[in-house]
Amino acid sequence: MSSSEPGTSPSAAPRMDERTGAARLRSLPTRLLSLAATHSDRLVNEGLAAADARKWHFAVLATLEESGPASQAELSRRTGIYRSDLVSVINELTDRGLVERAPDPADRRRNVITMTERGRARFARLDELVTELEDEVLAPLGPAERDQLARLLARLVDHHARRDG
Amino acid sequence: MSSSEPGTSPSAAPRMDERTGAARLRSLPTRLLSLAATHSDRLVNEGLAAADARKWHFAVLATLEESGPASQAELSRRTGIYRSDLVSVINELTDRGLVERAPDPADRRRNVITMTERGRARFARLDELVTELEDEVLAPLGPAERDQLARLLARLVDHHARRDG
DNA sequence: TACTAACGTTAGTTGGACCAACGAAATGTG
DNA sequence: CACATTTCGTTGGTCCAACTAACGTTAGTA
Repeated sequence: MSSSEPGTSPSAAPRMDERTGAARLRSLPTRLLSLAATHSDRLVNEGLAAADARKWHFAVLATLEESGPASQAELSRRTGIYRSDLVSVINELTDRGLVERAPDPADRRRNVITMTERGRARFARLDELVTELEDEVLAPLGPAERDQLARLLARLVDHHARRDG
Repeated sequence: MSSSEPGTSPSAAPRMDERTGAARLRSLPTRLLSLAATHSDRLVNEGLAAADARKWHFAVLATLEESGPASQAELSRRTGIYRSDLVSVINELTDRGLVERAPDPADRRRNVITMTERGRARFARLDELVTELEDEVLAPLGPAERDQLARLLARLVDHHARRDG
């Protein structure tokens, strides 16, 4: 695949894996990944904060919207939020009247988290907001490129999620 | 591939921007970006830590290797490290005998940071290590896909770097 | 019964990104 | 020249996300 022979390429710019020094630094995928994520996170966090929300709020509401009521442990698994951090997230959501936390009669270790009507409406609004923020982050890319990026990233995430559980 | 026209594709999966609930959550580019960066950062940090190094060490050495001696302020600009954080990074590098910090006679506000012979050798080793780590992070992708990913990310970083300086 | 595992919770650590403000030194402006 | 502004290295913080440890409670299991 992709001629491993150097010198056969007539391109003006050096191949990425042949760069050295700071030029290599600037094109290092892991570095670009970090930088892009930093910018993206900032934009998303600021956007959500302006609407009195956080990333995790959206993640939890989205999961409840799709799968219905769930225990905190289950929400933790599906969203990737640590169960210790999830406590305060659920607190914030209940404070805003978006979800309800009730003990599970069938298993008294568990709490059942249920989305309220207000929570559903809220999620719809956040969903739109997130769409706008995604658009802002991905502004320089066309639709096909956005799909491609998402697919490549999903492959990476998938691969590494399997390895460390 | 990449027919930018919707509806022409016979794919079974829904288009990414038409998903709802948790399925959308799982395919959100900003989320994938965060997750991928988290995994990548962890791998790289652990790998470098095992060699008594850190990301910033590599960044500084790479910059010095390419452009020669520089002031801390200049290194800060080129690597993106905050100038306040750079202080301890330079300390760590001098402690290991990889760079030298000397006052600049031409501008007595500045320090001139110069790479030592040992620093050059060290950089060569770190360079190889980073190559291995990159390979581990990008394991699930082929060479062409890696290039594509790097290019897409570079476009994002470029775009957002201009906006906030 | 006793042991093990899961659950929610509290309290903590670690590390990265970032800001404020300082004295010293340089540069610009009148 | 004098004065204001800017730059530089440095100190000492803040804030937040990711992560860990441990505890009491409850459920399954041998």
